[in-house]
Amino acid sequence: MHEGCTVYQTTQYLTKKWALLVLFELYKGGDDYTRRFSELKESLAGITSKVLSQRLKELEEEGLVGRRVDAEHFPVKSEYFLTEAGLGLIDVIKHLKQWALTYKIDNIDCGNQNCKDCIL
Amino acid sequence: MHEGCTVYQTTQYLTKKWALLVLFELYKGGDDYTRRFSELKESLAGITSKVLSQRLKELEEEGLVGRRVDAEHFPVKSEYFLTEAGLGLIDVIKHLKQWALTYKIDNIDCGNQNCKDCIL
DNA sequence: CGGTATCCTTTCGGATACTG
DNA sequence: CAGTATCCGAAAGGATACCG
Repeated sequence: MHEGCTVYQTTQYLTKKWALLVLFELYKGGDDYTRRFSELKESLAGITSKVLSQRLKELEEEGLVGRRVDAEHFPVKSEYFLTEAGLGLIDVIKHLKQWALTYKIDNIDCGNQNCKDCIL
Repeated sequence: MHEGCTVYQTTQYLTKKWALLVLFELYKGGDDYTRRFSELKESLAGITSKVLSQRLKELEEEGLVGRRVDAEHFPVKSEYFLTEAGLGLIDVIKHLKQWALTYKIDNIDCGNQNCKDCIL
């Protein structure tokens, strides 16, 4: 087993609380996979600013999420979006969904392979 | 997003410390994907009995790992092995490895798609 | 051999308050 | 609006000892 393997590291920050949900919330963000901080916070019922901020920072450092800030005006406007790598990871999780549909009979299948709501 | 979704739950116990390593150690266990408790403990340098025992119990409850016990003789002999579902999950993680090879340039690729050592 | 029990440290995340 | 700072409780994991 190689030291510091990327896959293992990936699983470590992806499985922190809210991380996957944040990713999927961006995925649901329309054609550009973009959401604002406040939108994410509203959609993810129960998440605190602190944790949302932490997760976004981690995901950004890992290259899964990008960030655009408009500091020209007030209030500041900042947008988060899925990068190509982040989008690629969504595909991996779709494989995981297929696995779950095969071996975990209690899983709910909405019938739509690309459903963005029940991919998780 | 469906409540209690299996994929999300899966990520929660798979990302506990040592869980993936235990799974891959079994995967490396030969044609029958079987290892004994003490073998696992030796291979996973640094893991404690307590944690190994916990992880195995969780993975067994989730149906990824099976267990055979021979309590007839002393000392007791117990074997753990990958179930079909567990093996299916290995495939999912191979997809994750491909993702990492594409987007994480610092990942080490030994060149063998099915390499059991550096899949992680 | 294959674990369990206990204690202890560290980490994580929730609550709340505050700021440019 | 988009965060940061501080404090606190819960949970996870490591160290060590013990048992059938």
